[in-house]
Amino acid sequence: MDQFFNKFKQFVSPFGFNDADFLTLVEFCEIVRFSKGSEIMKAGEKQNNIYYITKGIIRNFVVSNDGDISTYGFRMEDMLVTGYAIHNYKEDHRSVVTVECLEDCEMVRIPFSALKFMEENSKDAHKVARFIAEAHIMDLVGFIIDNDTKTILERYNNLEKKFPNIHQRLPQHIIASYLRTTPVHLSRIKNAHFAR
Amino acid sequence: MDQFFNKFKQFVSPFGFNDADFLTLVEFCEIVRFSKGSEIMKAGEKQNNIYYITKGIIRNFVVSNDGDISTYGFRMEDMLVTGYAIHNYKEDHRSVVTVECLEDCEMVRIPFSALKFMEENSKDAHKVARFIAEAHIMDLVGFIIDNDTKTILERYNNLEKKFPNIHQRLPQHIIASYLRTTPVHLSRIKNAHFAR
DNA sequence: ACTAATCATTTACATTTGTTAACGTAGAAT
DNA sequence: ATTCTACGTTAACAAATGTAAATGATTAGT
Repeated sequence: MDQFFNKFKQFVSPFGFNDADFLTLVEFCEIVRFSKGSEIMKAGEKQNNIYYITKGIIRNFVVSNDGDISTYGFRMEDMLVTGYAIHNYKEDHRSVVTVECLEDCEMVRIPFSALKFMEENSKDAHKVARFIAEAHIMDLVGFIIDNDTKTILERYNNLEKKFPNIHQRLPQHIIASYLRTTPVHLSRIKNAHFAR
Repeated sequence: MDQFFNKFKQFVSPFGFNDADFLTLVEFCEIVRFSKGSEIMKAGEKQNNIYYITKGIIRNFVVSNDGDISTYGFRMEDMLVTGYAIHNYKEDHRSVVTVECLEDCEMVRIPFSALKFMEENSKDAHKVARFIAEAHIMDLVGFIIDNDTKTILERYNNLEKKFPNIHQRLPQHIIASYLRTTPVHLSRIKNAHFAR
């Protein structure tokens, strides 16, 4: 919880969120643990919480018509897990993706009731939420643009910037899924690269 | 400007934006026109405005290393054009995409100064901005998921839902670019479909 | 130490998608 | 009316990517 306090405060304090507000929020939170492989949110299911990761790594994925799994996001230490269910303009808090733990994880559980309470009792809640949302937009746009303008190898190499040590922590076939290709093809690409 | 007033109010009023606030905002705005083919925002260039489209259609696109153009968004009547430059958590308001008019367009120009003024003088500005941002997130996530889980033909057919009459308004090769394929392949796909 | 499971890699082959060029049409410009 | 241009389609071919199966390595479990 200390980690949560320090890191999260670091993130939101530039936007006006103060210690008192933060302490109010923390009252609602609890530390929870999930083991590797567990799916903590499922696409289409109603959610009551978001999470702040203190330890571990998760992925967001969706399943296509023909059963293929498509990973399009990772989250690790000091990132938020929302499952995109946290959108306030609609009442229906259903996750649009499935969230799977890829390691044993430790998280701070932040219930929606806490967020709602903050919105009603802190003048800066919407401001903070806005900045989180806008940062998220930049993230998504960056993801889309990278997919369109960069090669698989470039994206493979850039992964490390966004997710430090990811190559040590995750198997290739999951990374391949994030890069929109197969493990076989990814292996070929890396090989062709080193052959030069 | 009436159209702007009515439609935009319709969008933001559920979030608490009131007529007085809106009238304040409108003071800063002007109606502007762009002819077909003009690029009203360029990737990497600093922006001073966002726009609300009252007439016409635009696309967002990026250019990859090898010069390929990748369209990943359209905007038409009663939608906002931001070029993703409107992110307040960074001071540097550079568009990350190029915005090109695909028809002669009429827009309401909303300067950043107006948004800043609203943030300082309306208690609901951040709230409205938050909801706009979150709606945008859902839009982007939907785009990513559709690209991963639906076929080109499905996406081709679904386009009409998001962008009414788009097939009458835009040439196939631009739609193909949005669907992440070539006009040649799109033509093949449609043909294979009708052959059944 | 042994077994089973997971995984990355490689090969051969199939399929999908892109590329180039040709053709025909429709509309705009002159 | 004629020419020019932009566009959609088709065909032939090339390149990229997926699929299936085999192999070897590593790790976890017993």
